[in-house]
Amino acid sequence: MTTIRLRFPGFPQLRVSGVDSIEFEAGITPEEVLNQHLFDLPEAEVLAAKFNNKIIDLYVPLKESGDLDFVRPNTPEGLDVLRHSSAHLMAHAVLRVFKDVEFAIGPTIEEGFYYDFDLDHKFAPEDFALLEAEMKKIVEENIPIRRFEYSKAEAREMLKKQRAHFKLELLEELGENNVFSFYQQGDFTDWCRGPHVNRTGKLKAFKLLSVAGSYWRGDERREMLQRIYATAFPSQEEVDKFVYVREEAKKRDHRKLGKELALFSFQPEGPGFPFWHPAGVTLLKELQHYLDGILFQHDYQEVITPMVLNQVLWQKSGHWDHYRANMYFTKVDEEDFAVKPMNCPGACLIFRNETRSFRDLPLRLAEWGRVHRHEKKGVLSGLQRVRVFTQDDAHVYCMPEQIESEIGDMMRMLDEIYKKFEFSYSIALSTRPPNSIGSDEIWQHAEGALKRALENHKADYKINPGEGAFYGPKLEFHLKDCLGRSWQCGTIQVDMAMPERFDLAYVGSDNQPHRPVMLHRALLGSLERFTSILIENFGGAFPMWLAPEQVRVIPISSEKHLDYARVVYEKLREQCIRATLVTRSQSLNYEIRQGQVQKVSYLLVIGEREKTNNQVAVRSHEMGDLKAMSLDQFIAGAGAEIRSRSLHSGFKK
RNA sequence: GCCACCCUAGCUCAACUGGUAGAGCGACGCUUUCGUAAAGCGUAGGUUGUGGGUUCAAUUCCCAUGGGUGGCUCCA
Repeated sequence: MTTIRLRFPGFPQLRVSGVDSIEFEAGITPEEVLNQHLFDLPEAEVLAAKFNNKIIDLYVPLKESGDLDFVRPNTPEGLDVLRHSSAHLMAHAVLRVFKDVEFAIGPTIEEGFYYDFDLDHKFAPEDFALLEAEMKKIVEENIPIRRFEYSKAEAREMLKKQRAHFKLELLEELGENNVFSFYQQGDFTDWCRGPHVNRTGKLKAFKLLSVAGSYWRGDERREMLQRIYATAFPSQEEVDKFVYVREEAKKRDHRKLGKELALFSFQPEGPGFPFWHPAGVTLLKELQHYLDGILFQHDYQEVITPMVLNQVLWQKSGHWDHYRANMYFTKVDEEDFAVKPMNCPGACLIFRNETRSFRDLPLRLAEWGRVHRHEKKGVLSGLQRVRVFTQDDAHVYCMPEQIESEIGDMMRMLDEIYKKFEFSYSIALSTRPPNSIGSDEIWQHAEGALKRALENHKADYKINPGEGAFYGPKLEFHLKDCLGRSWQCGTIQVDMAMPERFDLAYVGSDNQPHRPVMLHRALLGSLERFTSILIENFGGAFPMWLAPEQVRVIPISSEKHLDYARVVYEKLREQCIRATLVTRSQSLNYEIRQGQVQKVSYLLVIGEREKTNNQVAVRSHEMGDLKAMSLDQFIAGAGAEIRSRSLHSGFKK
């Protein structure tokens, strides 16, 4: 009899009692080990095993010595196994309910899992209850799940028998020497890498969320499949909580709040073109003032370039060949013009307009650049994807040796701004796309510069291969919206192609012309998209410096106290505090509620006491009733809160 | 652009299997003059997104079209 020795790093108490490893018969499965009750861990609470740090199924025989651990539900690995198996469970239910279905892929994702199906029946949300009921039934049947491994030829036969032509396509792309594993639970068998739980009874809590179309292999020329998004957790309580959090998040949706707070609107007359209402414009302007200060400190100068420029320019810049599908065109005096989708060509014309010396570099030209891009109608989404938006754009012309320090400076600005709002962000490096301009050498150089800047900044990042702009690679800074969707906001791009196309040059210390490098950069990205994230993060209750209505003055009696209320109101306006005055007659409770619901930063209640003592009774949106204080005291505190651009009230409760 | 779904008053939503539209909030008017989350009464708002069709009859069924939502592709 061959034996193996297993160590259990997940159970330090064993070692405390002097046991380093335990001997077992070779071929024992993790499940059998568990059932020897060496640890206080029931098999029912284990989803999979971990052998030498590789997650495996519980019923896989162990043939050699090594480290054995167990995957429990409330761990990232456990959740992943649970959800992956739940995807199979859902597919199994679809097979039972709808019979004639072909399976594509069913991976886990950040918040759950999905499975792509090809079938004639069109899924409707009404089907969800049906499918969930079938899933529950399969769970109650507690069907064993088993893994089978085949050669490629055998696997091919299996898939042919299943008429799984999508999976067959994937199979043919793999080498002969791979292991082709199938997982079977009752009448459902799926080609899958695994691992999975060992029986369906371990899948306790799940919920189908939405149905969506998706192209096979993400290719718009291929078949459109039906995708069901769903989620699963170890317990029903966690599913309920997940659903609750999603419902709460929907209340913060910027499209809903934008309407409620009269920030902006969309009209059928201009799909994808936002209309900014007065309150929304206040938000935009405050953001711009804030950014202008930072730009000044970092030695940027501001330019404005025209909205419409002729076709010759766009041909020169490469947009005509690489971006035409997204552009709007017009004719002026029989000549073809385009509405700018980017600000860079205009900036290049400004650079080229004078002879530039190496002493002028880096030349940092900022522009609040309003750009129009023709987006496909299906992608439009509130302020997050629009057809006209304002970039806090800048183009920095510098010498090659200045690239890294310039990018470093940009990353510091970005940090400063995102921290100001307490946003956390993720970074991606997007590399050369298939359809691009410039030589290999230039691209390597540009990508290298971005990588070095990231490393200097000690930033975590992922690489998006082939996702760069047509003229250069880019860093993308992503923020998340209230529903967990990630949006690219800030971006930093290295461009060595555009300066060449525009034949840009500066005079070096050697009195010779040299080619500058051009850096494109936006910190907020687009004001529209950034504002949508702001709205959702603050749930519409903006910090005072951003709030469209900062103070509302409410006289208790519109007959007896309106005069003094008006004095208060006018003093606030003198200090450039955005105050309004309530002149109608409504109950105080009503006005307080309105003020809270409309998320006004401060409500000042004016009654008899305030009038006689030259005071105001202050209610903060954030903290509630702050009691009375002198008008001067309030003005001083409010002014300081606004000037410091604080996220929170400066008053003490 | 593709797949699915949705569209009723300014907003949020009702109206059983087709019988021809109703509430709350808001707005407006009158009464009330109030001490920290909704005072009372009344009035005006809709060719049910638009256009066609089926039917004695369409908000309801069918077709087309516009806009939106969730995704996919694409992107700040």
